[in-house]
Amino acid sequence: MGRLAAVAVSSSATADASEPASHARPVTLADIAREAGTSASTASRALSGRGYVSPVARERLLQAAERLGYVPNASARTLKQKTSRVVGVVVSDLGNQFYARLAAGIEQALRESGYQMMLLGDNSQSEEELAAARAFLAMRAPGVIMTPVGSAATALLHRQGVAVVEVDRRLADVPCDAVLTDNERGAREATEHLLSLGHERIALLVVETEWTSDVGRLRGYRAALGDAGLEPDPDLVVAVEPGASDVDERVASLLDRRPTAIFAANNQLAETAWRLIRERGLRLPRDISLVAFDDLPWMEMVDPGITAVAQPTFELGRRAAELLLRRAVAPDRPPQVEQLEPSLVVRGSTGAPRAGA
Amino acid sequence: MGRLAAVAVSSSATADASEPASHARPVTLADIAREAGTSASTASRALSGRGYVSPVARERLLQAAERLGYVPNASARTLKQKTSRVVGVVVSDLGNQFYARLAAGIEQALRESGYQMMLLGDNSQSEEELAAARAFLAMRAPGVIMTPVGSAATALLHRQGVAVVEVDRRLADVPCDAVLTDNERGAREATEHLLSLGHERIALLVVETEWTSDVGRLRGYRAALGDAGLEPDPDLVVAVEPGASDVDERVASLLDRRPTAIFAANNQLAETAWRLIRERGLRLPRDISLVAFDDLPWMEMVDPGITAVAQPTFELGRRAAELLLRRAVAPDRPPQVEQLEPSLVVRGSTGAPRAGA
DNA sequence: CTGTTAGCGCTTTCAG
DNA sequence: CTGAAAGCGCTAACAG
Repeated sequence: MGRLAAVAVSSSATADASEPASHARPVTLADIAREAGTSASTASRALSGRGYVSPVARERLLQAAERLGYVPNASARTLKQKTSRVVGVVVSDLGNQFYARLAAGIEQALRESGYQMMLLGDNSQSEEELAAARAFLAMRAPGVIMTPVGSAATALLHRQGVAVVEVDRRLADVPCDAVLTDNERGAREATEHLLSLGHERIALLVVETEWTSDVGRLRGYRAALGDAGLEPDPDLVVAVEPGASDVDERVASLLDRRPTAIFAANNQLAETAWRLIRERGLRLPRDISLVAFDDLPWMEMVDPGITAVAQPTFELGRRAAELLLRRAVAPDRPPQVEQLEPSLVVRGSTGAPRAGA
Repeated sequence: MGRLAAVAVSSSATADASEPASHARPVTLADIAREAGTSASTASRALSGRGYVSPVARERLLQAAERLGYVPNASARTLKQKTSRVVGVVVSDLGNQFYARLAAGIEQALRESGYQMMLLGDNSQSEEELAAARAFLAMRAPGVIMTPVGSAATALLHRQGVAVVEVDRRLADVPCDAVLTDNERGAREATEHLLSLGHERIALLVVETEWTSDVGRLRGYRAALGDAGLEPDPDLVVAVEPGASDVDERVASLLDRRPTAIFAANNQLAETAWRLIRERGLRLPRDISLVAFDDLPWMEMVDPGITAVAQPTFELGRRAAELLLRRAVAPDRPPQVEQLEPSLVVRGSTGAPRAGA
């Protein structure tokens, strides 16, 4: 970013006609009950809409609440009811647009049902993921949705009776709902696309993990090669650790091995590959072809565009939220795994291998 | 003791993983107090670290807590203390990388001080912003950071005594802290850059608003033109409403007016302009130059790269959080506005106007 | 150093 | 239909 010369412009605001109604004790149910001449219980019933209240009392109460600017104390309610309306969501990387979109989908579905989302990032660190789980436990979240990184967090939540839905990856060793992309099929289609163009030296860039997303993508890649009668070349498969710092070197050395095409199993790896390809002055798709798993806006903006396996990301989020909400109603239903279908978007980054290659 | 704990932990780890230790009433302070043979108050002191506790009692308590897997009930604590550790953050668009990065900066600073962030998006809708404010009020957030859209939310929060910090834009009509980019200067530099290349028909794409960010950018643009002895041409200034649906048409008709350069005052408008320029087959910078306010990853990836005014986005977030935390300590300090300096990143999208233009 | 006591604000029986 | 009463789990005086 820029060099930042901070300038403190201390502006003492003018005489505040807008004094914080300071120290004004927040309005409580008791206040509005008194104001309306009823008891707190009746006020509670009127405002929550549960239980009988005479129309006239209700009206009076609602008006009093409005007049005094009543804001219910969520902590008190949660304490009493032993559950809140805030669903926890933890994703691997808040800065990655894939997760942002996922969260947006979750948020929308949740909001429609009167829930809120609390979003936390864990930087793909199972330590941080666990901390997030604890935070959600502490606030008595009715459920948690996550892109899992380790199994401890899910296990903890599950043990405490909190419903968990895994999105994008299936990982927990306890039974829980999940919604996934059909990774194997997506990877298979991507690889077949490359094969059909005539490629044989197809490299795979994947995350070294037991996450089903990457396992599935690896499997799809292998399956496609196998079907084509090709033996996967171990030298052309690069598995990087999550959060590794040597990704650039690994990819660079992969490039040295001269594959004619690269299948990058996630948007981050695709970006790395793309950058290195550009830095080396290689031309897409003449010198090398590139396919990404997960379609992001930039892939359509660069020239040539990047061929990508598009996931229904927003929908993935929506489904996860819906699954969670449904589970709240039926805690004993057997765990359910939904799989959504990806689709291959062909752009300019893939073409036939060079004749001389 | 250490051994004992280890045993307990491992046994709980091997406990039937698939069985939610179901309906297991969550462990409370009273439970661990009983377990350690003390009172709840002592347990509270031991675990919170506030107040005197004999070393031996503390040790016993800590172990009991560990052994039972104690997770403090945040609602109870918040109810009692009348304030939580969760800071509210509301941004205009969760999907926009600018806000994502801002949030990341806030999150980091907050976390370092033991606070958590609750992130909400308002889609630039002051209605939604107000709802978010109410939610934060309900959860007794100790403070709220926002990219303001209307003034009602801030006013409400302020009235209830909740500290507010505005980021990216200064808007409230009540005194509150803010941290901003020096928009006028950034816009001025961008415009001067264009002028120095020889442009005279420089268009401005801006959001029709009273947000200081856009007001400042407009002012910087005008100032630069003025200094160059040019009269701003109203036909070349397009002000779109936030969330308007006719942005494309407006920009298209701007293009028809044949400016030799466009200064887009935010990343979204820059993207729109860029797309339309591309669709028309215009070439950057030969046919037209483009500068964006706010540098985003894609601007470096496309060809040619987009010249942009880079903001210290992450730092903006950090500062906002720090300001908020500082205010918690000194509620009566006069409101403070910090301004960070942007920097112009020159790339290929800007060049001299076509000779014949 | 520790326990007792008293709520925080809300919801929920349970009698009127 | 309504109110009284009893906590939810935690912490902050305040005496021991």
